[in-house]
Amino acid sequence: MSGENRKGVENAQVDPAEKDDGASSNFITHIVEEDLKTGKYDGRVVTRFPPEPNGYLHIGHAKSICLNFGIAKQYQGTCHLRFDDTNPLKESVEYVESIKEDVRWLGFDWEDHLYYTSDYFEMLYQSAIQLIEKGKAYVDSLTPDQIREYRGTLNEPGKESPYRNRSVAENLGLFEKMANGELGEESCVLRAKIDMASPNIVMRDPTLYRIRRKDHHRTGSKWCVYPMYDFAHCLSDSIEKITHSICTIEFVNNRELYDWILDALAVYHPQQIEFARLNLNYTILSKRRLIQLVEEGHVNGWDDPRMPTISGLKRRGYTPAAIRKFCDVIGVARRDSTVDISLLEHCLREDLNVSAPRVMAVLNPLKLVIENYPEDASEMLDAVNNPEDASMGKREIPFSRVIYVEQDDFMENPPKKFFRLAPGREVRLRYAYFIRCHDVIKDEEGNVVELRCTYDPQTRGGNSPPDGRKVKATLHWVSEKHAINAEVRLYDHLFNVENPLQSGDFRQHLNPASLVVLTNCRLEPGLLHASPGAHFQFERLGYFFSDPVDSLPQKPVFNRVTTLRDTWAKIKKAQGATGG
RNA sequence: UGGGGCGUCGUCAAGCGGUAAGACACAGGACUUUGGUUCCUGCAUUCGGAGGUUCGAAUCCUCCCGCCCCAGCCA
Repeated sequence: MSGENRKGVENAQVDPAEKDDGASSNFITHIVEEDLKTGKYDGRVVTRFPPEPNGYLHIGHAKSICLNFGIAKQYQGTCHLRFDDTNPLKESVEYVESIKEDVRWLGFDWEDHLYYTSDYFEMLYQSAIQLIEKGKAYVDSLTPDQIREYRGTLNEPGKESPYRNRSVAENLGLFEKMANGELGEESCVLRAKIDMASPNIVMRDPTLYRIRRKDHHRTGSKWCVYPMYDFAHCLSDSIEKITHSICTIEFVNNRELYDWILDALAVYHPQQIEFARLNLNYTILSKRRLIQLVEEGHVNGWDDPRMPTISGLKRRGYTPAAIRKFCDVIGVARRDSTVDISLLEHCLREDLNVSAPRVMAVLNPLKLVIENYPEDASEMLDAVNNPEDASMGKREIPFSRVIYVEQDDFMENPPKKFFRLAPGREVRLRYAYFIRCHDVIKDEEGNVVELRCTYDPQTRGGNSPPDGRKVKATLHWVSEKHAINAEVRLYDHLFNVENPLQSGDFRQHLNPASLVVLTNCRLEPGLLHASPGAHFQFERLGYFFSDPVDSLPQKPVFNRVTTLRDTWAKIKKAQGATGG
């Protein structure tokens, strides 16, 4: 991890950019404030972020993390990080570690409130026994298929299991056998005795415990029986004295069961509040499908810079502050919504515009010879590191007779509104000189391979000449003999349609141009020593990030995080659209 | 077709009976040694629809329409 990232962690939650925009306000903060006013929880505010360690966190989880930690902070409360590790079949320490790292990287601190549902297994087991003793739970010996049949459908009520009225003693004995590993995996389950005719299917005698002969990543082989989400979650919240149990909207139906279990056991009762999960266009935020992309090799792992995972965004070059800002600005509500990815990009630019040093890099080099510049001469020119922040100082960049400019910055037959270089036209080389193009050299196939220009010595530094001549464009450039070579990876949206799930197999909408690798880029020499995990603005091109994994000493690799706003691209597109 | 949730600008989202915030996007313009940044300006006579209550309705009532979630021994 880079020094920059560590700094991000230290500055967590005191980011000045976020401090002045005040506390957030949404329907959940309204509830919290009302509860504070009425003294519902004695003025306490305790939230929790409860991930299941069965995959990597994505930007949707970031919304939940920012919400839960944010509310705790806003009301001087605490936020717990709790791993909801009740299913050993899907969970692993790899995921636990990645989640901790991602939450920390985002800038949040759970202090000493790190919990695992598995730490409560004994208490949960005792609670289950209590439920049995109260006659509110029973061991059902129906097969999985039978349980499904007995559950009924959306329109028809279910019917009661023949095992539903076993005696408390028999249930107690059976449940103990389940826990002792004396029974086979699908031979029976513990179920709550509620109402098989409930219009809410969640309430039709939900399963509380199932047998799993599988080692758990934290409790090893201690348990043969594992609690289901509905049973474990509400009780874990209760044990931790959570006040506001914030979850996503698909759990609305489960709230009735959440309340039922807590009431049945007569224990401390937090309130569950649901909000709509985040959707982003041009990507997918489904854990299951993200796993698929990784396992089928459509991307290079969980931290592929195209992935909407926290680790992917981090590797791409997104900053914690940008993600936090995004989560703040999208708001919290209960309605389904899909946020435009341009908002995420906007938050990133807002952050990097003020913090990223500017630098010149030519991605697709075109050789340019300044014929009236002395053959073997070179000179150093002053350049500011960040026009937004004078304290970032200046640097010197070398100039000489042969330079490289961007291929896109020259057109032999320029269309209207193309301000850049063309035969006979004069432009400014940033921080250097005005140059005018005189000749174009092509290869046998007619490709432009070299430009012959002259420069005006009176424009040194890029300043306008005494005659007041103006120029319509300023180009970035790099001196041929001083430039370093580097690989630059251009990233774009993972999918080429707004909603990849709308039609057909989502994989058929993968954007083939989501990654374009450029290996012949020429960068200003100072970039040779760019430390991995550092941000730059390549002037006129975008924000770039030295890849923290693939960069080698003296051989940096850059990821394009996002482009700059590109007015010319829009004009070009509009001209193309009208056939111009 | 049972139950639940939700419909306010292209996209998010305020609004909580007193006459439609803000952000992104988009479109103009100013400035500019980044076609960047910044700065102005414009962008919902209308809140899914239709009725009703009221001096007054996005907000209350009624009906209708649409979208989403639930039938795992997943979370």
